Amino acid sequence: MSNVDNSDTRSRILQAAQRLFRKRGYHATGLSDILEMAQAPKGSMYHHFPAGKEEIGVYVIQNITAGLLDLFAQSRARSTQAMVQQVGEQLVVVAEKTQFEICALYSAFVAERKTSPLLGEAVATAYGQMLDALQARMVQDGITSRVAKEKAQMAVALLEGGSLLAQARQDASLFRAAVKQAALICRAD
Amino acid sequence: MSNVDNSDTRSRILQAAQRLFRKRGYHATGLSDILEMAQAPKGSMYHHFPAGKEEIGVYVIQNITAGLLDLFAQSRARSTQAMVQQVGEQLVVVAEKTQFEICALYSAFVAERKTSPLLGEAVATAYGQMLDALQARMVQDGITSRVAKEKAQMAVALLEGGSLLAQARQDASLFRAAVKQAALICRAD
DNA sequence: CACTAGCTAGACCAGTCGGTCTAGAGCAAC
DNA sequence: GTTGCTCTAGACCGACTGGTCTAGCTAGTG
Repeated sequence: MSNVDNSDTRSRILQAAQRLFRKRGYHATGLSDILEMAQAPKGSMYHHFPAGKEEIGVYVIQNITAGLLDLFAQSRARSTQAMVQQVGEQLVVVAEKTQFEICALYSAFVAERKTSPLLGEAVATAYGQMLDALQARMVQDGITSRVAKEKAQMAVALLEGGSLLAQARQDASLFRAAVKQAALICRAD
Repeated sequence: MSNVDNSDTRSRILQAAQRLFRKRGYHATGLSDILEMAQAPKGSMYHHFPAGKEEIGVYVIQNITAGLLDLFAQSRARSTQAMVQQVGEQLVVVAEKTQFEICALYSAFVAERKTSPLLGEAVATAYGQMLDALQARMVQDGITSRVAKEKAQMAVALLEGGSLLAQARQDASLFRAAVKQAALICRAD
């Protein structure tokens, strides 16, 4: 077709944006910050993302979701509880390694709903996918659909909040405890 | 001493900033937005808040905390569980009324830690005060200090996350369920 | 070779950002 | 009166924002 590194620049930009958005927030991150980290000029960015920053934001949100759903899918855990515990622990380790640069889920984008309908839609969809995935897994454990839905909601809320709290107080144990509690909520009882 | 409405402008600015910060986020809110809502000129703002936007942010965070601690203090509930349920329900009602303009706690400011040490410090302190207050109340219920601390952390995480999730999906029932679950966690068992 | 398409490169733009500065209104003390 | 302090008022500033545009490099194709 064309160039060697066809989508290399594109993915570098996406990766940089993902890190920076989650670290500082969407609005606090300038295009120049992203381009500097990605070592790319502005022209490339607007070639790959004609709709600009907003489009990058949407792709970042979708990327985060895809990554999490992948972790779920790859897990060989026998129960939802074990799966949440296992995947959660991976997130905790990443959070520790990056000195809490990273929010667990989508907190960095929730407020943008008021500024950008596109981002708001993307975040709502992303949460929905997470909730559905957890619910479906719990139904496999024999939990009724209704109860599974409630449990999924509480688990996601706990993970998001725990990650935020840990980030604010620079204390990984807060996130780890939230993971454990979220897993506990997901057990069949 | 001097003028009639000594601190009126000041409190108008604080109130406007509080609403806008929680609605759109700290960085997404411009000084001009705040001043327009507060009906105040820039000169007044920099008279009352010489250190500018950052100072306003700190005061807003402290103001949110003071409000929540007040709600706790005013509650006549017999147990921490009942108290959390009661205060939480008030927050849910506010969230519904304002169409989720408002995050429950401090999520709008957590990311600013990377940008501003002052705001980061203020947020960490604010969470700390909330945790301490809940923990102390639970100790009154006869829960051991260590367990109370853990429970407080989970409750706060759940409230923050539930509020965020509800905001993102425009569904108050998510927040309400989180409140119930948080209250449940706080019961003596 | 010429031609085309994909992509890079960055100058450039209008608009907005947070912040500074000076002028003066309003009131109290003398 | 006049002086002095608090506070209002908004013009103004340099820096930076996201976004546009044109030029050119590179590689694949005939």
